[in-house]
Amino acid sequence: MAKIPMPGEPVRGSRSGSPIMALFDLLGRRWSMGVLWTLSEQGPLTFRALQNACETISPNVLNARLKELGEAGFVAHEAGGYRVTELGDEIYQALLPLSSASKVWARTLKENLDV
Amino acid sequence: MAKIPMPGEPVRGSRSGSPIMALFDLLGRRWSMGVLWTLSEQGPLTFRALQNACETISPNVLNARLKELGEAGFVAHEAGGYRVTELGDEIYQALLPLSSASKVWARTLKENLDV
DNA sequence: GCGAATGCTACTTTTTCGGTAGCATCATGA
DNA sequence: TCATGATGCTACCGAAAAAGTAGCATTCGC
Repeated sequence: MAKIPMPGEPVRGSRSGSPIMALFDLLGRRWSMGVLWTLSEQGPLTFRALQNACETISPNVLNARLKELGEAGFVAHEAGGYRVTELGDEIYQALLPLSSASKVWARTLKENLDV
Repeated sequence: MAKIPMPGEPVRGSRSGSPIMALFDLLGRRWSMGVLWTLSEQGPLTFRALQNACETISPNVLNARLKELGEAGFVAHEAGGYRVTELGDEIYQALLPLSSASKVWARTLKENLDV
């Protein structure tokens, strides 16, 4: 079983396991947010389809992330493929503002090059 | 120099470098969001103070993250210590909803244990 | 000039990730 | 019925990242 950070348990950034730090610990792994994002936008997807949608992820890592996200209750594997749960959608919704922020970032970088 | 993902460049999850995937690539590294979060809430902080606030981060990783976040334009090092920039604050604001979501997550996990 | 604080770097061990190959299972269908 | 293809992985190995600890060089305030 994948050992995943949980609120209330010691995690990176908080020995007392504050929820936000536990979430950062979980999402702050390679591909974690990318997988959740892709699955939210394009799911449900089969393992192979998800692997394809992520473009360059290796099956090992994809499997590891799916187990972790599954154990956290963010994704589920049913007939038809992997899908985000209601709770997973909650996280996805919370990630949406990052998308706008990322565009501000991209624009800022671009402007700095132009100047 | 730390090599960081940039929108427009190939990144994990997007060969064409979509901003959100570039941001996920950058923030999806251990401690990345934790450092930005801590600095936003408690900054400005000296290197040592930041290291302390993060509780268990090693100086190597802290230094690496600071360089990356600095190169991305999210944090700056001035007299008085490290601080988030205006752009960094933009990202921090976008992370705020994750805090509420993490609490929903914690509550859900707790309920499932009780049941 | 001395001690404390600051901002690291060096080094070693452990963990994680990347990249490729391939296997077991199941449904189709000629 | 026995290939054919899709699915969901696991195995293996080398490379990269992170953990954990020690300690050094440079201010800064006496």
